[in-house]
Amino acid sequence: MTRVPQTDRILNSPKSGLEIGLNAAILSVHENRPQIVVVRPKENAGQAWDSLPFGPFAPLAHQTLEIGLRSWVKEQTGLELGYVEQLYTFGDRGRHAQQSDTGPHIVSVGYLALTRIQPEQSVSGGVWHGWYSYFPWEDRREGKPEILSNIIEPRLREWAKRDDPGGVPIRPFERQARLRICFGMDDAGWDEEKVLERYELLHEAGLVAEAIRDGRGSAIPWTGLPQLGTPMQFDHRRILATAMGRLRGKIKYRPVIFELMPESFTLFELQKTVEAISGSHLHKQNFRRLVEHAGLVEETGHMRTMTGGRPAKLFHFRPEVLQERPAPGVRVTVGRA
Amino acid sequence: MTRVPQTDRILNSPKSGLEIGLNAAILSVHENRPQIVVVRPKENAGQAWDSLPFGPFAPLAHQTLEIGLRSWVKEQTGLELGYVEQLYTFGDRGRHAQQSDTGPHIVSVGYLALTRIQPEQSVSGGVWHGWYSYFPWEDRREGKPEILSNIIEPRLREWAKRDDPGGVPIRPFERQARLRICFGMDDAGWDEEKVLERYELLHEAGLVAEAIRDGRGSAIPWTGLPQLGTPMQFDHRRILATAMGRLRGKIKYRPVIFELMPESFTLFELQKTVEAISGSHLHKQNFRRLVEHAGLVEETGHMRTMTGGRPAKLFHFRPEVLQERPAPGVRVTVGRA
DNA sequence: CCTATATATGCTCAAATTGAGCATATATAG
DNA sequence: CTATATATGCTCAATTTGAGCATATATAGG
Repeated sequence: MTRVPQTDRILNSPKSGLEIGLNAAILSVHENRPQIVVVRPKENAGQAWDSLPFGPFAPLAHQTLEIGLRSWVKEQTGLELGYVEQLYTFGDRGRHAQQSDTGPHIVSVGYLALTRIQPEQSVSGGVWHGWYSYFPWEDRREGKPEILSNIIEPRLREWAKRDDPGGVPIRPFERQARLRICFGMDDAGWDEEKVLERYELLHEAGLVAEAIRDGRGSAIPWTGLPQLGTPMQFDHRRILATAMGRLRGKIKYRPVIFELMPESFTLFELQKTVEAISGSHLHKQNFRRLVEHAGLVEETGHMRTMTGGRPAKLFHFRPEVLQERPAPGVRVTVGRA
Repeated sequence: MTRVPQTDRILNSPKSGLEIGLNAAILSVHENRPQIVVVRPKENAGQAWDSLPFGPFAPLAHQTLEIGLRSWVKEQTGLELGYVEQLYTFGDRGRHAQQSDTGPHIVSVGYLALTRIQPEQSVSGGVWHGWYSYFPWEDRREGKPEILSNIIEPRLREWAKRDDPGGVPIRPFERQARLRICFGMDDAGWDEEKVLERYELLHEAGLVAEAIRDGRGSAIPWTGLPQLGTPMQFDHRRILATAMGRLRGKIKYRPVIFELMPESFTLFELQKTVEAISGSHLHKQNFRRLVEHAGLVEETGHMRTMTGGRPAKLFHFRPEVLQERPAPGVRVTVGRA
């Protein structure tokens, strides 16, 4: 198989009318930081934004969509994916500014993949990059991030108040309600699963770089706006937001968190991983009670020393739980309203 | 716009390589029976199975996938859809027995649509049909259906025990575990959301008619097997199963149930609708407590007489709840393990 | 050795939620 | 007037959740 330069491959393909792009958000957690695999553009490329590993679906070569995805990822990054889950199929025309109206129409299917990180195993063609650098407002482990209070919230209030210049008048109450729901403003409470809703609202308000690229964000000419998170190629930041939202929800009722853990681990390590994903802080004792009581884990009989304190028991995932309960997951309740 | 005969349209399209089919599971509840819109095949058609309304995505005509779906549904059934949600994108080669290897490859995107039934408004080109006739094992409102105890379970046990003739040896414990998880056998508890998992297991065991069509179900030559639910064209029963599973889950944390209710309704009518969807029986007093306490509804001030008993207060949905709670839904706990 | 400081782990307790059912109210049908 | 629906208010025990106290056992540094 030959390596196909991804971006050019799609953009320059013949005007066949329809093409299905397969996109992978490959997630891992390393030292309490969620990481994803991104493909960095070549130095001389015009648009210097990161993208997710992706490639077109080839019906003749790929038995299923998922197989196609795995083969692209293997080819582009060398990674053999384990857990893979389909997220959503995006098909909006005009989402890609780079996509001309005469070129092929691209429908993109997003996938979430989970893998244990192999810090040594080089990811050929891609690099691991911190998830929260794309969504800095999503990490509340150290409390509410300043970027929210200082930059995002004031501008969103402005956006909710002001009519679009030259556009149809907006309905302020509707927008205010959306701010409450998505960003928990006016003490409405933060729902950590609404990652996509928040990103799309920021896009609509013209606060992320992709909005300007897509010709949307010119309604209010923001001045002095710093970059809100690292932008990505195409709609890849949207796919990534979908992935994170889905994962944050899924760990609550499916034991997918263990796809990200080593064979054995301490309960605190497990907690730190859940916190990294959900972007919030959990009550330690209650977390242990929950996980142990739910029968999700089992002691290995060994201990981990060098924890910086009293040595901790090591645990491993107890797969039998899948047959015992209908919704086995880390049913953590992270500060809801 | 001209009506396009659906099936032929897709099967006879030029070998363009790739086509995206948009499929709609349009759901409603009428007199405590969940109904969906199906398109009945013409009398002289070879394969006389029902299908969902569907049509190919036309990038030039349709701005988005969802718009394409709406326009197909409007054209084929005359219905203007309200609530629409994407379900899943299916792309397995060989799922369609009718699909030759040289024809276009069809990737199908399934959608769930909810609508209040209009018994009078004729659905041109389609008919409303009871959902449970496709999945008779899913309705547990009158207790566990006989088809499960008498027909499905014994054959699944057989399937779990026996090696496929001429195939690789199976692992009985793995299959037994799946029976526990999917069908709640051996007192494992019924999870009403696993509609798709159950259908796919039945398909794998060769117990549904589509399995024979797809060339899968010949592992065990079942004798005296009655038809298990009405079969459907292509993978449409699978899409329908996905729709029902998604809806059964979603009503618990989003107020989508009100998409199926008239403007005002009694709490018992609401309960009956939830029961129709989830296929189970609920505790009346607790249901009322839940719905009222969650602030999902509000009294209209009017009463409904002719209920066959004491007149009931009428309620309507209280949309403000969307701004108050992160997960407003009918958080019913239907007999879990 | 002693102390400060981590983390680990057991346990308590009040508040909230859930599951089940009793009791009473008010219609309609005969 | 009675049987029989459905409607609706209320109780009570069991369970789950949220928050925190208390103790155990490491390491680091004097």
